[in-house]
Amino acid sequence: MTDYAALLKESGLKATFQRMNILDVVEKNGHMSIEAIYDEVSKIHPSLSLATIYKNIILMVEKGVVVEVPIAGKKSKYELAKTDHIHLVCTECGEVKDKPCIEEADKALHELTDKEHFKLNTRQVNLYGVCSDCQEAIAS
Amino acid sequence: MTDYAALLKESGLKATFQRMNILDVVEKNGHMSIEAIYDEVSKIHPSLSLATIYKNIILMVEKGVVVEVPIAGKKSKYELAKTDHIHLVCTECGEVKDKPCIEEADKALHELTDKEHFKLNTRQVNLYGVCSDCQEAIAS
DNA sequence: GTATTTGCAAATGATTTGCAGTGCT
DNA sequence: AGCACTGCAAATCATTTGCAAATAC
Repeated sequence: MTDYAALLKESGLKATFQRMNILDVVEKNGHMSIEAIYDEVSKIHPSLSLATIYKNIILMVEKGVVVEVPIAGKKSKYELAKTDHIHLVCTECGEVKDKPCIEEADKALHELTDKEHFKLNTRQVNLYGVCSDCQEAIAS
Repeated sequence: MTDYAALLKESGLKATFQRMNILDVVEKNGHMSIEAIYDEVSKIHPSLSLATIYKNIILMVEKGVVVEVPIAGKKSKYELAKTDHIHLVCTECGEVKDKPCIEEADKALHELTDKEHFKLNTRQVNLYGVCSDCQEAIAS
């Protein structure tokens, strides 16, 4: 459980009830679309407006508190900023699962960008497929 | 230079002038947003409507002729379907450059998905950073 | 106390849809 | 000829904006 108030202040943002709630549901759920955040936060804070979610997500992405995870064929999801990792995206149920990065693969990617004189900032690895739960569901 | 007419027919789509033009500009430019495709195709075929681009891109993505490349902070781009590869995305100029996949990295990814019983379909590796041209431009 | 932030409603922008006419095969 | 495809305009949906009231610090 993160100290959201401190996290926000470090980033130069005021620690409002709304923002802490957004961070809270995003952390609990892992990866969420704007709409999903809105639905979830509305349960706790029904008067919160969609516009506020948009404004804050944009702001928090700029400040690096939150990261956008763009996904083919769907709207982007957002997650708390943390060390790079791999996303397993299930194309059946839409779930996104985190997996730690792979050492050798990372090294190889760095070699590639070094050779290109490309100043690497963020990596984004999405693996699309069908998760084990959905495979079972389809088989039955 | 690909035989677009054949490619379309194999996928069960009629080989219209519009579709061949779309495939042509996408192949020539590598990665394009819907708007960019529209602008480019309009030069050759001015009466072509934006709606037609949308309909066709959606259709061709479904049929696997074209692939969506979602990019953080921007609208998706589209490219011709080809063997998996790595995208170097320049966050300054927006250019996307293709690089071949890395053998060891791929193997490691497959091991990961096997262990998870995740049926891997498509890989998508985007590396965000600043390309060498933009680094020079910034330095000067 | 002051600068930010919020919530609403309205504006804009992007994407989709319906349908009459056209063009592939 | 027959069905798929196009182009237009209208409909829908997503996102952004402006501004007065509320809130954090």
